[in-house]
Amino acid sequence: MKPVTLKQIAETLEISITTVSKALKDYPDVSKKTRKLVRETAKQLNYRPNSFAVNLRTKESKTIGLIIPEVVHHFFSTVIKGIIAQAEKKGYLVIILQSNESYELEKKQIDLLLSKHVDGILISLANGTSDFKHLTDVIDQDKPIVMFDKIAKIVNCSKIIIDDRKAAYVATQHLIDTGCKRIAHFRGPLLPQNSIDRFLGYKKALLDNNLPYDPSLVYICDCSDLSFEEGKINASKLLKDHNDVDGIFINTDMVAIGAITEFNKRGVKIPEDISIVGFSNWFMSSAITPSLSTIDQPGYQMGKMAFKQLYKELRAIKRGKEVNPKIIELETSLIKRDSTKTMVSKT
Amino acid sequence: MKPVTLKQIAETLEISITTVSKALKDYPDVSKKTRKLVRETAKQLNYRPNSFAVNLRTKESKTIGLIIPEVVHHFFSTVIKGIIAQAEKKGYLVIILQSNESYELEKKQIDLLLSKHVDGILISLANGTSDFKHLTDVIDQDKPIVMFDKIAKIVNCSKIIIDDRKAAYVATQHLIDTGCKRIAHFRGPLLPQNSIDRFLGYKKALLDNNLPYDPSLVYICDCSDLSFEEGKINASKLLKDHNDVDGIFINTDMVAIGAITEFNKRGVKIPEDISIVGFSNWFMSSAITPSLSTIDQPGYQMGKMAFKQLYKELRAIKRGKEVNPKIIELETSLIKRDSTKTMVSKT
DNA sequence: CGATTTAACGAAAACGTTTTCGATTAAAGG
DNA sequence: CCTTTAATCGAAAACGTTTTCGTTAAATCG
Repeated sequence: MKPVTLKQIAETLEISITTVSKALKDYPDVSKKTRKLVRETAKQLNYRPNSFAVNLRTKESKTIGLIIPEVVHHFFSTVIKGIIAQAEKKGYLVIILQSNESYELEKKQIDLLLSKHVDGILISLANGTSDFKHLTDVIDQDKPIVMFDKIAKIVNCSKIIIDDRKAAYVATQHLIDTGCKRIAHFRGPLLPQNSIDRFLGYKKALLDNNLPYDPSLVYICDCSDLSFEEGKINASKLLKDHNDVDGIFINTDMVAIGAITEFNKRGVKIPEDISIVGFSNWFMSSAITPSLSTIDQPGYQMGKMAFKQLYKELRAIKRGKEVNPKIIELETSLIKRDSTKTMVSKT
Repeated sequence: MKPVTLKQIAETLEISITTVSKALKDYPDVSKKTRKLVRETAKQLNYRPNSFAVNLRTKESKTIGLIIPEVVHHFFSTVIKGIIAQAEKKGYLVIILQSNESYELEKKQIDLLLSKHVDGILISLANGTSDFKHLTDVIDQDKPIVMFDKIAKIVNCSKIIIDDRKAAYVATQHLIDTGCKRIAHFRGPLLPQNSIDRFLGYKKALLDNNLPYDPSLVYICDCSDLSFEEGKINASKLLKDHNDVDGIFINTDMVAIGAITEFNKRGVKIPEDISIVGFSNWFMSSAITPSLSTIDQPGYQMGKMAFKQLYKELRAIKRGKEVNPKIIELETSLIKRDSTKTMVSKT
C-alpha cells in the first residue's frame, strides 16, 4: 500500500520517469498521446505528487506561518478566517502558532517556522515585544514577513493597520459632540503601538476641544482573557474616584461591556449619566443593553489584505525582484448606538 | 546567503557529511571531540536542518491538519488553542483549514492535507457531512484521524466527545427541578450528531418526568454566525405561539443570550416567567443579566485530548503497531446561575 | 539525396538529509 | 608478534521530484 510515485507510472507505461513528470506538468516536448496516457494512468493509480520531494526540489513549501497573540479572541479569529480563506485561494496553507502575548514564545515560534521553511510569515506582535531581532532575522533570510494590527513601526516590512489614533480621535470627538465634558479613558497595556495610538487620539481630541487632559482619568487594563472583569473593576474604581465623569472612551468592546454590566448593576444610567464608546465592533456590542457605540475594525479584511500583501512579496522574491514594504491602512468607522446620545441635560 | 548545509560543516571541518550528521544526532560511533567540534561549528554557522530533506527521508512532516467548521466561534477557537498548545509541546505544527460547514469544502481540504502529507488529521465535521468516504480514505492511507465534538459515529476512528445526551438531560432536569412544567427547546440543525443528541436528552428528561413531549415546542436554528439573531427571533415566535411556556433548554449559549436579550426587551422576566438553560458555558453567559445557567463544555481540554490521542496513534503507526480507536468522553457540568431559580410560584 | 531542423524522449544530476555497511586504525588479548 | 575486538570514520544508496542537456528518429528543406 505504498503511495504511488512517478516511477511506478513510468514502469507500467514502460517510459521514463522524466517523460512522466513532463507529461504531468505540461511540458511542450511530450506528444499528446503519451501525455494523455500518463494523465490517465496517473488518475487511475491515484497518483499524488510527493510534496516532500517537490518542496526539496523547488525550495518552497506553499505554506506560510501565522503568529497571533491569542486565538480565543473575536477580532483575531476573524483575522485568521480572512487569512486562511485568502491563502487557500492561492494554494497556500497556514500554520498557526500562538504567542500568548509572550515575547520569548514569539521568538521561539519564529525560529520554529523558519526551521520548517515556511515561505513567509504573518504576525501580530505580542504586547511584550520590544526587541525585534527575531523579526529582522526573517527578513535577512530573504523571507517576507508582514505585520498586522499590532505592529512595530521600526521594523522595515509591510504592515496592515488601521489608523488607531484617528479612530480614537473620532470616538472621543463623538463623546464630546454628544455633550460630554469630562471624559475618561480605559486604555490597553503600555507597550503595543495601537494601545498607545488610541490613547494619543483620545488626548488630542480633548485638547483640540479645549478640554483639560487629566491623567487620573486614564485607567489601564491588561486586556487579557479577563478583560470583561477588568471593565467591571475599572468602572467601580471610576465611580469611587471621579463622580463627575460623563463619558468614557474604552480601548476594547469587551472591557466596555464589562463596564456597562457594572454600571447597569449599580444603577448608573447609560448614556444619561455616562456615555460610552468602545472599540472593535464586537458583535456582542449590538446585543448588550444599552447597545454600545463603537469603532468598527475590519478584521476579516485585515486578514485578507495581510495575506495578499505577503503573496505579492512571495512572488516578487521568487522572481528575484526587490520588495519595497508597503503600509496599508484600512478604514474604520464610528458606529453610533444607544450608549451615546445627545442629552439635553448635557448640552 | 544560501542556508548552511551539512556539506558546508563537513567541508570547513574536513570530515565527511556522514560524520557531521551523526554527530548532530548523537550517534554512538562518533568521538566526543568531533561531536563537540561539529556542534560548535554548527551553532557558529547557524545551521538549520533542511526540513524538506528531513521530511523526504523520514517520511514525516511533524505537521498535522486541523479542519474546523468555523474559526470565529468561541468554543472552537478554545479547542484550537488546546490543540496548538499540546501539539507544540510535542514538536508538531498545526495547519488549520475551515470547512465553513460545507461538505464539499471538507472533502477538498482532506484531499489537500493528504497531498501535503500531514502526519495526521483532526476534524470536527461540517453540519452537512453525511457521506464519509473522504474520511475513510484517510484511514486507508494509514494516516490517523481523530474526530472531536461533531463526529460521525459510523466512522471507525478515535473520537473525543461529551455526552451531549446526558448533558441535555441534566439541563432539562434542572429546569424541571426548579419547577418548570412546560419546557421548550431551541435545537440546532438536523444533521449533526450533537444537535440530535441534545434534542434526545431533552425529550427523555421530559418523558422520565411524565411531562408530555410537544413537537411544536421545538424550534430549530442554524447556529450560524447569526445565532444571536436566531435567539431573538425564536424567542419572539415562542411568545406568540405559546404563552404558557415556563422554561427553555437552548442548544447554544449564544442563541440563549439572544433569547434573553429579546425577553428583557419585552419585559418577560427571567427566571420568574421563563427559566432558561443554555449550552457550552460561553464566558458571556456569566456576564449577561440575568446570568445564564448552562452546561460547561470543556473546549480546551477537548483540543488537548484530541491531539494527545492523535499523537498516540501517530507513534503506534510509526512502530507498525495496530491502532484500535478509542472513544473518549469528557465530563460536562451544570452551572447554575440566575436564569434558573426555584420559584415559589412555579413549584 | 544529403543536410538541417524539429519532435519526442531519456539519462543523469541535483535538492539535503539519513542510515546501512564496510573500511581503517588502534588497542587488547593470546 | 599475530589475531581479535573496539572505536571512528566515510562511501554510497535512498527518499521522489524537477530540469538540463543529449540523443535519436523523423520530417523538412534546398
